[in-house]
Amino acid sequence: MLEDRRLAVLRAIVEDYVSTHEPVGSKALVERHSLGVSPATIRNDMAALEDEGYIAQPHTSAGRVPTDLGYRLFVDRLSGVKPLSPAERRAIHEFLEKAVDLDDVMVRTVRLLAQMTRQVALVQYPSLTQSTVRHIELIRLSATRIMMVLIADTGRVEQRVIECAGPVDESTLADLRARLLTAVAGKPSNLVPEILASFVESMPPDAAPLVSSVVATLLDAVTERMDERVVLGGTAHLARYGEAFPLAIQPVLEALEEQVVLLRLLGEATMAGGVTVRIGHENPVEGLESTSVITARYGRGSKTVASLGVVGPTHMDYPGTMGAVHAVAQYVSRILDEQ
Amino acid sequence: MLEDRRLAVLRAIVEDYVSTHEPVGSKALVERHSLGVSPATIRNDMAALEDEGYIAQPHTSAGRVPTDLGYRLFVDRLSGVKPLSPAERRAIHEFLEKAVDLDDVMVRTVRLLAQMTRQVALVQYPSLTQSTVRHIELIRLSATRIMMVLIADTGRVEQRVIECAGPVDESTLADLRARLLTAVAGKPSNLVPEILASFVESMPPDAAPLVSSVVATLLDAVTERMDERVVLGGTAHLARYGEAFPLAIQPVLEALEEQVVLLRLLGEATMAGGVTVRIGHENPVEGLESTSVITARYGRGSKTVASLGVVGPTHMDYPGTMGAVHAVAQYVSRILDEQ
DNA sequence: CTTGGCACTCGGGGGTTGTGAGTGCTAGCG
DNA sequence: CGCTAGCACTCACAACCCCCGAGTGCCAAG
Repeated sequence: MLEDRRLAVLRAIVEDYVSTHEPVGSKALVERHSLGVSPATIRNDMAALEDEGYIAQPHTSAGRVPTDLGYRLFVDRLSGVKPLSPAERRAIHEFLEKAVDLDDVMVRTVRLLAQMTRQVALVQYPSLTQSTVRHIELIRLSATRIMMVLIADTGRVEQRVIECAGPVDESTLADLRARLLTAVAGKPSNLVPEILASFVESMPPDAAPLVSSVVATLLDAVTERMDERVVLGGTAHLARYGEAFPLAIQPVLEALEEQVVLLRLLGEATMAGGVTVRIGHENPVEGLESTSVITARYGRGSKTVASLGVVGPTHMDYPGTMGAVHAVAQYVSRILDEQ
Repeated sequence: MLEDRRLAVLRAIVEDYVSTHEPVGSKALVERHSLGVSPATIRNDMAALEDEGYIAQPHTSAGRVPTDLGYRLFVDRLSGVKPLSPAERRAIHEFLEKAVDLDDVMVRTVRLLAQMTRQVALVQYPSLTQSTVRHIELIRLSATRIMMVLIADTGRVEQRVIECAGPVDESTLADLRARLLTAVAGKPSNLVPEILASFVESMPPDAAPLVSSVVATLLDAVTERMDERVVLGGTAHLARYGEAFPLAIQPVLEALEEQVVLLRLLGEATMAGGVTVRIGHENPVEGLESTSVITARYGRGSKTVASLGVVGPTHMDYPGTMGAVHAVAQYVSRILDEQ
């Protein structure tokens, strides 16, 4: 009962602070929310909440501001994921539907997310290691150069140029292409390394140099470290805060330029079904201590293949943002299924 | 003589302002530069320069600041392009040399430029319309879906998925592939439209639906509007100014998110040999009125295929930035030649 | 446990003032 | 005729002060 009201107070503080971006005081709180008690009572609750570390005062004689811990409690126990309106759902659907291409899906998704949440959006390309090989093509560019094109069932296309030690003729290449294709087509790419190991042995030894360089390139392409790509959008939204808040945008922009950092942010999303929220210091990345990251996984069929999400200030609209991220992840999954 | 000194004063003002970012006064000027005359004389010159519109006062009793016109004069008549040190040249060379791939070249270039100039860097992918078709591949993904892969001599690879009205068998496709390849391989892609026109006629009419959809997709891919891609990097450098200057970064970031805008910036670079500088209002893009854009074309052999450049505040180090942009463009050209 | 009352704190807005950098003008000098 | 020294003038900006009011914590009473 008492405990209940305290939580209600915390919720009210978070909501008010998120919408006004100003420390919220006891009086304003009872006015805006019908809590049924007087400001003095609220003050007692606030003092308790402050002791427990959920809220803090920027300075004496100012209202309270939620701490990272406060937001955490809010997200875990006080707010759900706000579902989108049918109109929004339709808008997402129509916008993503128009994509002609995996690249196009990624670009559109990142724009959509940025626009819906008014925040910086991140979208990871479907991981190759989580995909199945749909096709491999070997194209002879010149006597000693071959281009390998790898196409995954997620629509992802990866190309590599292979420099060969000696000249390669078309028929040798055609033979290798056919054998390689039957060996790996339709196989999940995390199994490709083993498959290739036995594949090399099965090939006639006279083609060894060619085979080994092609195989090496293919292995490289499906290797975890190499296969990740992330698109980023909506950085202009950072500037909206920048001025008014001690959220210095420079470190944030710097962090967001590091591919490695983006992958860390997206990669550590855990829960398969829902939405992962990392708040302020919970964030493992230097430069993003005062931002929150909300991510969700998306997939093809039942398999999750990658993540997407947004980065924003800790004082963001969590239910709304979580709803948007969740919905977009769902729709992207659906689009991938259709491919 | 008199005219000469005035120009020297302008140069000194630009140089001081660029290095200090503060309005520069007559006294400071004679102290820092050995102009051999007294502050009072300088003041007269400054008054004249102000009348002519080359410098301006932010407010009475402040020093002078160069106007866009002033920077223009500085760039045109007072500064050369600062050549890079051998160490810098070597660093560029080594960094770009490691690239394994056209994508990699582009990413590395944008990083390099951003880092060298400490500004936002833009690099355009080699334009398809300026390239020669090296290879076209048609890959059967399923009965009714074909992937077309177009490879240009610049190393650029473009893929498109084609949905066919009816099922396509492998032999029909192989036939089309072979004919298409002989028709366009080695041809400059701006000639491809005409070639395709006669190509369609030469094909047996029973394959018409397939042929026309493949041809349409190919045309779409080599069409001017579609073929452009730009990579962007170093946006964090914007924040360095942001705070201290009325260069509000939000509109700049917004402008830089628009692909169309980036292409306008890079596309209008004219001079084939040198470096193009667009200062402040000279800039055709809304949101970038207080930035300068420095671009250079790069090419393969004697042909220029695309542009790269940087965006920064008008009070930038023009000679140094021009030198960096020029040098990087040269090196990228060299890398493309080697491919 | 809640509430009204009350003293206390302190950030921020608004007005005032002083300072100093920088200017334009004018009269004199080479 | 151009350069220079001197001087009065202008203003942005920092420092300062003061006051206001929002917000707090505590206490005693309901």
